[in-house]
Amino acid sequence: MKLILIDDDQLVVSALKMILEALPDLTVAATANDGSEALRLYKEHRPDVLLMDIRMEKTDGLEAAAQVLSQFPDARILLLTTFSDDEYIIKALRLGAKGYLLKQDYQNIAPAVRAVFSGQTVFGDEITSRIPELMAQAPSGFDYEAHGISERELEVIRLTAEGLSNREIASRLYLSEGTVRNYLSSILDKLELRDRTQLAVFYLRKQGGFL
Amino acid sequence: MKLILIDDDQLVVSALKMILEALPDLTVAATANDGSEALRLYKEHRPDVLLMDIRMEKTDGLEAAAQVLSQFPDARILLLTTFSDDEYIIKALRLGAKGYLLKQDYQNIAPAVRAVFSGQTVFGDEITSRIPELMAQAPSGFDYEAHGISERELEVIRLTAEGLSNREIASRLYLSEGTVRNYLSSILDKLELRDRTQLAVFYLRKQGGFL
DNA sequence: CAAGCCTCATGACAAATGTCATTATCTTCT
DNA sequence: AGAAGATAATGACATTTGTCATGAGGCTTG
Repeated sequence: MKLILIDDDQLVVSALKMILEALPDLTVAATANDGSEALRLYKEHRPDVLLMDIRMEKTDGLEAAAQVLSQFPDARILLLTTFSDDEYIIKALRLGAKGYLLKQDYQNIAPAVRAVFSGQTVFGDEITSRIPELMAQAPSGFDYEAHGISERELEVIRLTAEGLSNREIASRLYLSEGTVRNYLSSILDKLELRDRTQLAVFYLRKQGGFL
Repeated sequence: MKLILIDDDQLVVSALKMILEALPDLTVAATANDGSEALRLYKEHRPDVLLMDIRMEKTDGLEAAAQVLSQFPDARILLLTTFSDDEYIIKALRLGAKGYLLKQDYQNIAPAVRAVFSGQTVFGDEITSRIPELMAQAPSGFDYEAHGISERELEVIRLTAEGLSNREIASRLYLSEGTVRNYLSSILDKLELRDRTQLAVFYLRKQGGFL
């Protein structure tokens, strides 16, 4: 079973490599110290499992995982973390990472690698158990009212983030198209954005991208 | 502890009411048979916990929950389901529902209500355990190549979803602005979308809203 | 080699978008 | 009563965006 290891900390890489290569069925094909290497190495080695730290200096594990998955949707990626970084858990899940576990559990890493290889998804119990709270807290987070956004303006934002045109928004809210343009303009000004697309992106990111 | 019960099926409502009112500390303040009643009843009775079926004829439990939560963000809502409706689980989580469990577990309903009341979040084991797969299946899933989207086009999509203008995309990819416009036009045609904002929304929804 | 893609480019054009100035009504708070 | 703010509208304007026609060069595959 061919692996790639990526971790900021060369010590961790070495330690993991030693632990994993002690097992006859596991081979570490390559290692790196930053997520920016991930895609290149993946392309080159086509590993069975990619083991990667989630927090890294330049390109973090999530972004690297996104890059790899965009080209290899079936990539089996197991993300490691020192201590459960709440913010990352959900993103890792959504991304389609096949596993997420604590580095501390070093005795569990090899079994987890095998499980992921065989198609299973591995999320430590400490992690799955807190998903509900994390999910519930994540989506909110931006206080539009605090930024001087009025109720009506918020409606315009929501519809913009649905991909509607000014004309369509106007007709939905029974306004003139010009008025909608004015609202948009004022919103963009208040949120320091430049156009409706940036607004949609902004809103979806804050909201968590759904509904 | 004051409750409101909402379920499509009057039989279920009656049964639950009987079970719950048998307990001295629980009172069913009101019941209804459709989610459209939820907000009105909530306003009127201010229950400690709102128990609601997730699948209902007119207005489903999710939409009703969203309505209630938008006005009462601290509402404790426990959603019920007959059999784990995969698609609903994630939405319920994101919405901030405090609980989600199977009706079959009728012996667990009362304890769950008490747990939710005391501030806990209650998601049945069968549910939490499958969250990873659900999360992973939802976000990815769109095959751009199958829709005739080329590699270069995908890059344009990604940058568009960052909120960049044509000019900015052009400069990032070392292309002329016109070329970017052409790519955009072809992409919109292939994905049957109308403008860059719809494209950004589409992409973020498929990808899970980050990066 | 020819057909078919992907890449990249131009120019022209219509439509949508965002900005600005200005006006008006209504409510709320002081 | 007056100030402030939200709501709604208009017209004018420059810019951006999306479409279309057209063409060139490159790579791959039958």
